[in-house]
Amino acid sequence: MSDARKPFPFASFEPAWQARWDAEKTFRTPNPGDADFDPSKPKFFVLDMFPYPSGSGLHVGHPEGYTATDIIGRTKRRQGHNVLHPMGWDSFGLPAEQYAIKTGQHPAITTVANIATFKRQLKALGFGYDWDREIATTDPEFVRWTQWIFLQLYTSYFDEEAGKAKPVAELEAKGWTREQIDAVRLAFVHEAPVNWSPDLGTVLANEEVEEWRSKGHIVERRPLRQWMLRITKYAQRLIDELDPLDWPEGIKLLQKNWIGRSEGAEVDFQIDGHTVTVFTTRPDTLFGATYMVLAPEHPYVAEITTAEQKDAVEAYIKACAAKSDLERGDMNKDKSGVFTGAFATNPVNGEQIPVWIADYVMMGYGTGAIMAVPAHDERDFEFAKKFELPIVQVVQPAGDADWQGYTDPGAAVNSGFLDGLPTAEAKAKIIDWLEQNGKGKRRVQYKLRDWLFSRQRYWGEPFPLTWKDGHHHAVPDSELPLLAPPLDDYKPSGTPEPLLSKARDWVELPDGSIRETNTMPQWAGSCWYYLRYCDPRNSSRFISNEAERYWSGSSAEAKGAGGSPATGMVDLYVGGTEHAVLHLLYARFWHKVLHDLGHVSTNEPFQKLVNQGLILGEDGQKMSKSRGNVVNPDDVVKEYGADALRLYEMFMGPLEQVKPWQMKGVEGVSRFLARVWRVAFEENQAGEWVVSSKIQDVPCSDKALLKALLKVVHETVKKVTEDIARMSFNTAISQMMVCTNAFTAAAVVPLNEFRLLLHVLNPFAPHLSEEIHARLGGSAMLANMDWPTHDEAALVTDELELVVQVNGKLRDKITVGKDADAATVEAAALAAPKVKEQTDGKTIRKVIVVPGRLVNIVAN
RNA sequence: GGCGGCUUGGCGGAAUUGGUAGACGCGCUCGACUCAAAAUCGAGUUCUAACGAGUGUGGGUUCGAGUCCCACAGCCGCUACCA
Repeated sequence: MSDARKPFPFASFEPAWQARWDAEKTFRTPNPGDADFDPSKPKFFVLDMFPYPSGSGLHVGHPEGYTATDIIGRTKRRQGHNVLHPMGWDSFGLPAEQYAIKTGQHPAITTVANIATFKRQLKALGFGYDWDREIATTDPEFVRWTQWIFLQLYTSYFDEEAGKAKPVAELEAKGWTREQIDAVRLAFVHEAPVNWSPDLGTVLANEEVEEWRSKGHIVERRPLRQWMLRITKYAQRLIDELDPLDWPEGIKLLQKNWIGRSEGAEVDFQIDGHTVTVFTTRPDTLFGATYMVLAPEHPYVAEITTAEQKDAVEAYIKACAAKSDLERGDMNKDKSGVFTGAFATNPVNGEQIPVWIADYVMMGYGTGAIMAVPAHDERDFEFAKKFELPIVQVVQPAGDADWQGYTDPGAAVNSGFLDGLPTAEAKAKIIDWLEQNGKGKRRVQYKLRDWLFSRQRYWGEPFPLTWKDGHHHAVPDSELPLLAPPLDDYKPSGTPEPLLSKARDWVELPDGSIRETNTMPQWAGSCWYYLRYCDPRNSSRFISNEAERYWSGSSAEAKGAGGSPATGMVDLYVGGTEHAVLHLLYARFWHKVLHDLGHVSTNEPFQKLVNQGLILGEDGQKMSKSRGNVVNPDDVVKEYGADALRLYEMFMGPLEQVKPWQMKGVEGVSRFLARVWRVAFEENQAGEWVVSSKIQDVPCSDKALLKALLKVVHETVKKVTEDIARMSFNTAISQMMVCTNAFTAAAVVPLNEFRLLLHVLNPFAPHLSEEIHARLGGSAMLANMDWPTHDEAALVTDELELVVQVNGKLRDKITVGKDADAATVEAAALAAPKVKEQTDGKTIRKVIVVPGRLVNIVAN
């Protein structure tokens, strides 16, 4: 379609407005200390999850959340807030490096090119970002502070008593040895079985395994020496401190389940002089423990196995090691296991119970050993049946349920001093007994593991650490950023040796030290990027105290709500659900450490979180290249314009909902925008758009004919304002369509009232609204004008239409004066012709009048 | 298996606190304009010839239920032997 044939000339005015916003820095956000900073304005920090600038460019999923935050940001700005709405790039990551392996091109080069594409695409959508605050996690200045924060973790430990992080310097002062301190740092070296991917050439966090495996990569368990972050120390706070956050309950639950707190007890069993501790959430069933199971990797297995069982046990362990986690975790598969020949003593009754090893017990959770109570645990029940182990009832079910395999609470039986106690009381009593007799103790267990933080890849932040004589040391702050040297060959070696170790000159230092050659995972940058936006060019601190305090201050909204002050720094964070347990958990952890150390004043990073729903292809399937259902935003902008794309994505349905793309729907909103355009302009003989003769600068309120129009306009201002506040964008657009239809039908369009529509349309379709406003003689940009308020008086009508129901069914409608009292309304309702028909010959039992809404007559 | 979400016309969806179910848009039908078509404008469009029926299914609470309660089914997502 040539521009002339397009329903309105978006292709010429959209880039012009974008250029003007750029040139005038319309969306620049002043910081405290700036000349144009106005301390009387409340702050509003609205954040998008910044994109990874992939080679394939922007996806239609990106503008969904970005348009939502843009609407909120533009509106808040016009409502008198100092709005921080920044954008940046999560630019470290595996794809750039894999591209480098193929082409030999340095990842920095591809990254710069990809960022340029993303930026061009985002600018073409007219988002009101403060581009002066743009950041990229790969910028040396950004890397510097990522490394600095890592060193904060490295030089801190978790003080159990205070429940917070403190500098290890305090321990040094108390005379702790280096070894003792190294054992408690929040960043520490640990040799453990990790998720190693030979074809990616790196280890992965537990949370990442599934993602890469589903992309076809191999991930196997392998013991390696790795850097870990002690996130487990924060498990309880990460659960508790979710409470005051305004997040979807589903996401909170997902995090809680991921952290996986369970309460129970550790119980000590004796095996040939060894003490083997098990963890159980059901210590009340201790009398029913008829055997014990150790994980195949359990350290005592070799020692306790008898000579007769040695071969079988070793064969089983070997078979388990060969199995991938996926195979091992397959629920449908039969239980397997081998008897060790050893017996353990049940501490509560002295019974000798056989000790088995089985792969349904994991070394990584609890103590790697369990007491098996087959009568009241599904897995143990299944295992006992298969291997014909004894099953002893110790819980009496509440109802008449079968006790075999009964796992719910009941009453203790066959349990000595616990008999008759309900499960909860039995638990408390047995734990007291265990503690008094030194045979166990109360224990809270979490599923969350420490965060495996090192990677062996090139395109990430190097660890700012060196090694000498087997000890690690921090690189001084003055030497940050520590940048990786360029390499000629980025190919993984297939061994766990980090890629950076190839750069001998870089690794070996003159004093005989060597550099740590691991790099950080992509999460590192995204753990704190939102902080950097607040003070992006600060070269002496990651964020100045002043900027930190200002952008952390409780938002006006939180204060106005009268509730507790906001605990999170960012007022609104919008992004996809896929980050529910990774980025959102990691960032909370870092923020808490920084808070504990006094670097940030809030306890949480993100006060309010909203998840946008996935946009599916036209076929209702997830968009993917292989299905051929991918929609490219560039094509949509070219055909229909940026405003149409923005508006369509908001009109599709509720932001949080999963919804399919429909190109016909884009046409629909494009037609709506064209209708708005044609209210203002008509084409003359020469094919030029000139101001429509319908547009008249006349007062509206005193003309009876225009009263209905006035009402619609003010309803629209009211509804759009409210709908933006509750992020119900689809209904706001629907209301603007109603308003536009009213203007289209009107013979005269009063200029001031039409401008009100442009005002509220502005955050949704910024280019079109500014263009029409300017062409109609508006001198200031809408973006710089105050947000309009509606006139309550314009909304009231003299008469109301009420619905009349008989026995709950709609039968008639009546019109009454707006101030009619209940008796008048009731009389009018009973007199309505269709109501008379329905009630004829019946007795009126009751009449319910809902003022302003309806009348229901109960008759029989 | 566990947890979460969803289920309203031919389609996307609306109904904010229990009060006119189907706003708005798409599609479709008819009309105006046109030699004709596109575009645009206007009228109509839950089903049913009608009586009536109707928000996944069955029950309940209520004067009144898409909305609240109980049970069930289907679809989607996440998670997975967590002791």
